[in-house]
Amino acid sequence: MARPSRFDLPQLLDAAVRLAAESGPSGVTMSAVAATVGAPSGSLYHRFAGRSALLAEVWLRTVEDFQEGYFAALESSDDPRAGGRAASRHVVAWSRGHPQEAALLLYGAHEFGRDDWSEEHLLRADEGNMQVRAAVAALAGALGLHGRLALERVSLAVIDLPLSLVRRHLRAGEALPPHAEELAEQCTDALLAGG
Amino acid sequence: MARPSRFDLPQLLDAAVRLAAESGPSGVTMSAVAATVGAPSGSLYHRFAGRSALLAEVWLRTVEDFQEGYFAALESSDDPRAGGRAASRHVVAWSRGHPQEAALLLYGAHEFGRDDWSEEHLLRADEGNMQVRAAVAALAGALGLHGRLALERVSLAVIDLPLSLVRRHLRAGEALPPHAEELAEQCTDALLAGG
DNA sequence: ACTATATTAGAGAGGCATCTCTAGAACGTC
DNA sequence: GACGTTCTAGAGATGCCTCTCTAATATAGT
Repeated sequence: MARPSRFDLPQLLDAAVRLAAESGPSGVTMSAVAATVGAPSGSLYHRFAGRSALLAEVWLRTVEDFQEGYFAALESSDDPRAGGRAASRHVVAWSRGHPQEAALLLYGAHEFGRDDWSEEHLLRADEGNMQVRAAVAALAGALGLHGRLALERVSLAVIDLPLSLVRRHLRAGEALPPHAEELAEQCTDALLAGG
Repeated sequence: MARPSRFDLPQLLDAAVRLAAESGPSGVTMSAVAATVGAPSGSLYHRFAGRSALLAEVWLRTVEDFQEGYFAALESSDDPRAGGRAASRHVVAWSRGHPQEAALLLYGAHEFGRDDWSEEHLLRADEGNMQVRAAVAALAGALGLHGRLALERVSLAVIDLPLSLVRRHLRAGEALPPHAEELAEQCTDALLAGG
């Protein structure tokens, strides 16, 4: 009942990911995305309300793809400490498998124009954040750790630390070294060990 | 022998820092800096070769100010592990004392237009990086740790981990909690402990 | 006072990006 | 095969930013 689209949504978002990985969020302009896929700017504005909407979609699609595997890893074992290790390893392994998407994650929602997002997009983002917070809190509880300080330590161990490892290499323009997963797992374990 | 300047360099860089902390590096436009201090754009271009030069100066001044105290902390004790703890604590304490500059550090040289910097600015940046690398390598040696993996673990412990802690809070728009220094020190120590 | 010099002062050209608007093309359906 | 819908297509208005250029101005030294 309608004309078929030459430029579908995933294709446009893929182009945006590539641009973001290469030149950062500021490189993701409507013109640049259009030029990458060979579409006129009108087609882009037909699909996205504006640049903010495009940025939000790229960011959310990437984060949600990442988080899917992350949660699975975190809950992959009955031993909470093993779950923490698996989660840490997943951060590195996923980044190795998706270097462009990982480069994107190292920025933040803020740099993807979060302040200009629609209510809908903000809701989607919040939902993911809440899930992460809940999962980490559950992990801390299972480890017998309580209090704000302990919670923060667990967050560092299973989120920020492995992300730091990825950042260190990607920001330097290198690929992740072969031992990165091992290192992340060991460091996470060291942080989860001491109370 | 010359007309006195109404707008001196530190004043302009301070304005740039404020803008970067508020809206990121992309918010540091020549017009914005000029408007902040009330200067016409001509005065800015008299002092800086262009926007890249301004960005480089802000970034380098901030990094160098940070590193000064960082090195002092790292070498503050004969016990290398105590030095590592002090360095970690310094990252957090300095960030608490200089929240705007810290927000700036959480971006990276790349986002401050490093690709467009002059040879001079690149040299200044490299010098700082080499010093850090050397200091961390010395710390690893003093701890009896050798090899790439160990070196990377030490880097994570004394650089990336405390920076992650700062990032976690500043990105969320919060101030650093009172216990942040303690937490950073403990986590760094935990990572330096296991071989 | 005069000169040399460093700086302010600001208008304006040129470029790039966002977004709007109108026209037309392709497809399923009746 | 005509119709309605969805999309492509791209020209153009608007705005911001970088950077240049020229003129004016204030100070120190002679």
